[in-house]
Amino acid sequence: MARPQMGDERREQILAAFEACVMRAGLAKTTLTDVASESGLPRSLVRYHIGNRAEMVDLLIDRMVERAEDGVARLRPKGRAMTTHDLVDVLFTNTFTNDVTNTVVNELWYLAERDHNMRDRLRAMYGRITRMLTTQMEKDGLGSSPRARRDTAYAILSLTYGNEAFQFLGLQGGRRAAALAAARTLVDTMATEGTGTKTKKEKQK
Amino acid sequence: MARPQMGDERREQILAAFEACVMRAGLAKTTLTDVASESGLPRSLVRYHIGNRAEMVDLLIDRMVERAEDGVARLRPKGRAMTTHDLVDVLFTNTFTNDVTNTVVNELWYLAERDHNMRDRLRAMYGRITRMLTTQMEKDGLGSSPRARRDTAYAILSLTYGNEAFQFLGLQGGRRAAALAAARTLVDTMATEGTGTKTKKEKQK
DNA sequence: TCCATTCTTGTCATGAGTGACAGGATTGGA
DNA sequence: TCCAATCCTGTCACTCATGACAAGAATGGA
Repeated sequence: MARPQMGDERREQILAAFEACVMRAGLAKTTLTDVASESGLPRSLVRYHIGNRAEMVDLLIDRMVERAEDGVARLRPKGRAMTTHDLVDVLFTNTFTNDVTNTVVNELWYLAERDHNMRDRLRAMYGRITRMLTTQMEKDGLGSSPRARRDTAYAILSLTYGNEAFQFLGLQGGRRAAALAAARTLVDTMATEGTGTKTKKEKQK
Repeated sequence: MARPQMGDERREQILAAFEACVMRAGLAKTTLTDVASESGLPRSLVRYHIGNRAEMVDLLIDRMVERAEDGVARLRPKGRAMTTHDLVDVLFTNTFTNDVTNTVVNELWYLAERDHNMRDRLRAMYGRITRMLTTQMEKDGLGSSPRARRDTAYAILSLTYGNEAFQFLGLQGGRRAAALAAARTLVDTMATEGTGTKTKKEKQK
């Protein structure tokens, strides 16, 4: 053919700039012009490589989701055999700890408010974490039934998410340790109770 | 003077329209023109009564916060004397249950991402709920220390918030009961352990 | 009746963001 | 050397949201 293809590099460069803009001003307020000047490229070149704004946003979202899922997948390897407690620890200390990913996932949640598709993607992502938890619990012989395990996993995940939100708010300094301790309590409770489903079942008002 | 003042009613009318628009499209995407046509008023009239866009947004935020705080304050009266369990129940079933308030508080959280002031306001709001919880716990003789109570209250609040988020996502159907049960477990655990601070203290890595 | 105050309408200029496109530059291969 | 694919630049028209303002209508009191 002819001239070597710069497309991929350029797209990468542009997406990186886009991300930086989103970090600074949020997705909704980031314009093509912003991205252009952030990346040092003329706007028309951005348009040439990335398409229109909607396409650019789509590309960024793919990138965001991919990165978030990578973060989740990377939970597994930890050298030695893993216990449920380990997994919970990792969930609290590593998962939602990166500022960039956090900001970005926040944008995703915001989009999900009015976008079914985004909602599905988030649901899939958190569903995967839940499954990771229940699998580990079962491996450790915790919980009297799949349902009990799912319930606890759900509670732990809620705890993680809420904690991260409040952590960001800076509520009462650092209370991450408190949330982590609570999560462990939940795991331990599940370990000691025989048929823990009873209380939950009779509660179904 | 002269002509009777319509200002307050008009402002109310406009703010209601604004809110409706925000529910539909989000705060960032709602324009003065949108609000005008939603309220049936000409745009110039909206501007006359409400000022510029920034002022309109400020007014709406005041309204949002006020409403959310009202919701919190209304937790107290429940007829008979209240227990910690009652309070937790109410937190899960009433507080974050209204769609409008929810959407609106979500917008607030989104703003908080890049607005210190909004962050402060949210922190104050959730701080108030935390205090409500710890006070009730103390009244019920729960927990070995103020710190233990604060920790548990923080965990419960995180649980509530995370649960609400996932509830919205529709993760695995309704798991609210599971989160509620977990919150109760946390309260009960606090009730049975003597000096429950030990585990948390030695955990401070 | 007159008037000051308040409300209401319509219109304009401005700026930002976007999509589209014509035409030029670069580069590897035929 | 020529060609075709790819990359790059600059510019234009269009839409939309905003802020500003001039001019008119309503209304209760002096």
